[in-house]
Amino acid sequence: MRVPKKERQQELLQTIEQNPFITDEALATRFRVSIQTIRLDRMELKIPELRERIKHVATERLDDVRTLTENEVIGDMIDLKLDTSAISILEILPEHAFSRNAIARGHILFAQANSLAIALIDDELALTTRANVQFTRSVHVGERVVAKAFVSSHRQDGRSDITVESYVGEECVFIGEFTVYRSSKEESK
Amino acid sequence: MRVPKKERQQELLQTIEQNPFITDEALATRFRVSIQTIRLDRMELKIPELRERIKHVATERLDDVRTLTENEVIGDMIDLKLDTSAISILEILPEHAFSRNAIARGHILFAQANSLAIALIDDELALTTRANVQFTRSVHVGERVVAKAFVSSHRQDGRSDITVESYVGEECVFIGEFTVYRSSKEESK
DNA sequence: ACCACTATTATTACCTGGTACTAATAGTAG
DNA sequence: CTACTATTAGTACCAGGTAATAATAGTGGT
Repeated sequence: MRVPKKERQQELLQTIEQNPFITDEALATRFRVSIQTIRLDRMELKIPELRERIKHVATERLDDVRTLTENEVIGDMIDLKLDTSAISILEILPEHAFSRNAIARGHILFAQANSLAIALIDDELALTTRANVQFTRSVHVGERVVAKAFVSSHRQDGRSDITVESYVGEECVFIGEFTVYRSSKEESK
Repeated sequence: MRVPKKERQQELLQTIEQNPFITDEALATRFRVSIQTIRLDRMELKIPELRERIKHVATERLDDVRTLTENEVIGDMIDLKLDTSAISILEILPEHAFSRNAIARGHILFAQANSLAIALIDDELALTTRANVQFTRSVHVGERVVAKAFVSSHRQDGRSDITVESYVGEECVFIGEFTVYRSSKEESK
């Protein structure tokens, strides 16, 4: 035997996970076994065939993209009082973090806070013009970040100041002050 | 003729665009023509076959996710002098912007700047601890944002201050001051 | 040495969703 | 009636599989 069965199957799992686009034939040459062996392995491990894997990636990714880009809010908004306060929760996943130490990247926490601040404004258009943020504790993969946003002032000049505080449990991990420009309804008429 | 050719091809384009997972057979019954006609249409319109379309969606989406998550740097880094300065370019795509007005979301520009600032630090670990940013002009879909980062000071306490200025053409669209904590090499030994 | 058993490989028939090519047919305009 | 376009049909072939059956290699126990 080149490599024990169990070992090969473990590697097979990893290999396919990180490159779902690989064919049985390529896997066979890679592990120096026959195609049939690869297929038996896939059956045992319940790994679907190439085309199904690709299809899965295509549909899955469609959801994923929206979590970080197309969605109005990054994270799940669980409470919203327009022009007053809002709360969202974001679970930190491996792709949100540095692979070396599993610490969430700063801009992920910023994105959660910023999108929450924007969603809070009850206007046709809201744009961030300024932000002052502090990352008070590093957040790790698996932790759930609860962001709480509240409007601290509605200025006369069409801007609002919003404070966002993010917590993991009792601990504050992020504080941000955002100034948001709003295309106030009165103005636009 | 059920429906003129041109008309059918227009609908075909739309149909496939909003559901790339449809087979020629399904399209044939849908448009009440033969499979061959659908294939001629696809050839004329240069639409690839089902499997290629799915594959395309799968890899495209993969890239998108990485725009905000897995990549080390958001945007393309085109210049890097460690601990000194760095430049990256990011083209604003529809998914980076509000759909209503095609204006880039604030956290996208922040992410570009933040990741560039982190990449700039020549240390095992770098984490943003504070940021002060201004969005001086709104950026639209299709524009290319050039972010220029430079270290303004290496403090004794293991922190560095980095300034990032982002431009679209000659116009400054974003200014940010980041304070980054570095796990200095000397310290870790 | 022999048997049992597992792992591996080979072979064959069949499937989907196509490509590539050739040929026949229908409809329409000049 | 002819030329031309649009459509349909049919055949051979391909990738990347499923499913099932059988043969072979290697290993452990007694």
